[in-house]
Amino acid sequence: MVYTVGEMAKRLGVAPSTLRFYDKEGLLPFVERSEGGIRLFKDADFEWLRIIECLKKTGMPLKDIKEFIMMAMAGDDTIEDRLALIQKQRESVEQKIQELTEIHQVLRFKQWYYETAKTEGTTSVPRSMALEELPEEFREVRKQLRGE
Amino acid sequence: MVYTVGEMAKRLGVAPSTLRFYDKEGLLPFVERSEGGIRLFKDADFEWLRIIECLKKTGMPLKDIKEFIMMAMAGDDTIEDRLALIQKQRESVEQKIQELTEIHQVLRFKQWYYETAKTEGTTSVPRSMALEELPEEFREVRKQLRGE
DNA sequence: TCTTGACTTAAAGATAACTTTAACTTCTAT
DNA sequence: ATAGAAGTTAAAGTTATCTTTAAGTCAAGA
Repeated sequence: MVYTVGEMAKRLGVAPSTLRFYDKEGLLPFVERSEGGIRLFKDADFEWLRIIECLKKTGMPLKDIKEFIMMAMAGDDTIEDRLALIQKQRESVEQKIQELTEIHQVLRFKQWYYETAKTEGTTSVPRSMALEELPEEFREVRKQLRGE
Repeated sequence: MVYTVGEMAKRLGVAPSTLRFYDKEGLLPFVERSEGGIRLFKDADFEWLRIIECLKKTGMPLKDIKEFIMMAMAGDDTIEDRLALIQKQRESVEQKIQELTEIHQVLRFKQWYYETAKTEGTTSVPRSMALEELPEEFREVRKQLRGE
């Protein structure tokens, strides 16, 4: 089964211009062309595009993703480099999850803060509350926010 | 205790130009000035900047963060709106964590894939492996990547 | 064959979030 | 009083990731 750029874009949920842009940037060296110059995406290419999508979601810039694709095109000599890259990216994702988890706790604190403000009619109640008065799970968060 | 823009920037670990930019964009209406026009950051402002930093890390655009700051400046009439905004942002962070967790599993699969390729000397071994041959935890991932 | 919709490229435009530059002012220490 | 570090602004520049536009080409159906 082959797809045009529009069909593949729809399948991936992106704009056709995005795929053309990626191709221009050298991220899609595996895409073949018809006699007339039309891009012909194959099912195997779908998997490449999913990998690109995945790496992009880890926050990897396109030029680094391109490096990865180039290595894959180069063949089995680059297996160790690709492994190292994937490992590094996995660690980076673990860090991001860690950071988001901390941010989540700050937002939970702020939610409590505004819920309290709402029942009391004013933010000055939760704001001026003594450390021991607030739920224990939020004490550390408030200290961090206020700069120790 | 008051701080100049450079001192506060150092305390936060950002460039002074970033704080000036935020101020120009209207995110720092609480910052006062000296007679001569020098910004005077106070300890209470540090907390505001931490909140801005936190919202930024949730992926909120600066113009939305500005809206939040404006509401806070407007006083207790906006408590419910602020609560709603924080709740929405908390949900958004939960979604992001969820998504990153899925991406993490893809990277774990890819790591296994390249580790196997490394011991076998070629990617064709893990690539052409039957679904039942691969670790059960990665079967679903590979199906997703290949498009069912 | 002709029409029409989707394809092609190169180049310009959009957007967010800063950063840099240039010209000038303020503050602090001697 | 003055030097120099750090402050001020407006405006232009940067980077990343696309999107849009313009002018033209390809491919499939009537």
